[in-house]
Amino acid sequence: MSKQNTKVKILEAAEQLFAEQGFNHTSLREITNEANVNLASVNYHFGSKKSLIQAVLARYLEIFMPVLKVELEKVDAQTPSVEDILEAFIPPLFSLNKLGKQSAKHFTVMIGRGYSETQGHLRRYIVTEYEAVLKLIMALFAKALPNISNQELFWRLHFSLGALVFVMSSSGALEEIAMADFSEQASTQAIVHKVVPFIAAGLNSQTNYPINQHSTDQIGGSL
Amino acid sequence: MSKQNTKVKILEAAEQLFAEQGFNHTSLREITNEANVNLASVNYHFGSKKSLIQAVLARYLEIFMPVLKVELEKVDAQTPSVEDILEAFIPPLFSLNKLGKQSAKHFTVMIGRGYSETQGHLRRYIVTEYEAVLKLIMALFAKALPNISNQELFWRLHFSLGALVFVMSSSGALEEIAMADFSEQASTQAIVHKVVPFIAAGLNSQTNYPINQHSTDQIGGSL
DNA sequence: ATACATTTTAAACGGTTGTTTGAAAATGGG
DNA sequence: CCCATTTTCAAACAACCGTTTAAAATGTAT
Repeated sequence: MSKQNTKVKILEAAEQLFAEQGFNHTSLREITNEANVNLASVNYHFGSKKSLIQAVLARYLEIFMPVLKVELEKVDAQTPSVEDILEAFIPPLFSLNKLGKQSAKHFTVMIGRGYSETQGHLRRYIVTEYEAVLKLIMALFAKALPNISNQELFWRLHFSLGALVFVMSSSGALEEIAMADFSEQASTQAIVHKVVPFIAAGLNSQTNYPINQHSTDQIGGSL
Repeated sequence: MSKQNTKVKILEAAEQLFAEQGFNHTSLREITNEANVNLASVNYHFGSKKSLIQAVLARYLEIFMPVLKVELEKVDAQTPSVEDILEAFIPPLFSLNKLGKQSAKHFTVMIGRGYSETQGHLRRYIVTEYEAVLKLIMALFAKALPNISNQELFWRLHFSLGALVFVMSSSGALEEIAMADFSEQASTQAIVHKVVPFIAAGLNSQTNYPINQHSTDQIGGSL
């Protein structure tokens, strides 16, 4: 429509395609076609594909993180339960939707891809740029779960992230199945509200996992 | 070593690289270099890369599924708890290790990638080939969790799969962090034994998630 | 209108991808 | 031993990738 928005058009097309197909599997030609701009303009405005990826994520984080910080500090005033902390993530997540219809989902998926695709620079970027918020998150959970060790918390939080990210990123396929099996539409919000109790239960779990000598089979390995 | 094993050499190299880097991001040239065979031999023996992917997964499934079936039927004889069912997956998982050191992990990661990468044909292959076992799994969980609906169970099982798969597929990055933060080695078995109680708690969760009117914000969307 | 800086554009760059080709080599049975 | 089948191999294929180039277009301040 207007003219000066080549950068924005690229960012919006890239967001959508990155979330749908992943970083590595989305070409600059796809992006520039979708955005109706010239191929070379990506390198002109962003320098490289890697920088574009970072810019796309930064655009989300600049909205997400301040809102999250406010919500977490609200929760910090009370003595927070795990559920309280988890619910603090919901408003910032959906505040992203002012960027576009499915931004909440796209953001979640991209965060996940930052781990599993070979994009270590993304994780490093987040950790250095938003260290304070991340430490607050850890501190809150540690306060709500005084009985579990830092290691255990570390792993449980990543299980939680995995549960959310996996469902979001395969929601295309899963939606098909869900629709076919019991004609249920699986909106991002519906999924989020389903996953919160699931995650909360996992985080709250009191089992100190008794290493389970189930049937010592050939389980003796590299530990 | 021997001579007739070109197919096997390809399969083994492909397994490892697919699990490490994903399907799309692993080239046939990488595979054939690692396997010390000619590039064209992949297409000669398997026809296409897609067929190779399927063959790699099939090789795992042919070992995994029968063992799983036996374990599940053992569990079916008792009145099974969720934990019982989950633990039934452990022996078949580690029985894969006779194919190679990290096969359990590779298998898990590949199953996950079958969803999140654009490999819908993999899911279809599994569903049609092992329909009976999948139905048994669903039936067992439904028996162990009589109070939750089929929809709810569907989603919780995918949350569970996500928790496992995400941690497995990003275990490279996560292992680095875990090692740096509290010098903990994160073997596949250690992760599996940590994730089982987490998943069990989530599956057993009794919250009928009260749609949570947290603060009706702009959460009104496509549901 | 002139001069300068910014932005857009088409074309080409070198590199990698999966796949195909056709001849050489290896293999195995009569 | 010989012939036919199977398997290997180097080379080339067309298609796609991210990036670069240099000229054209546009915008802006004098």
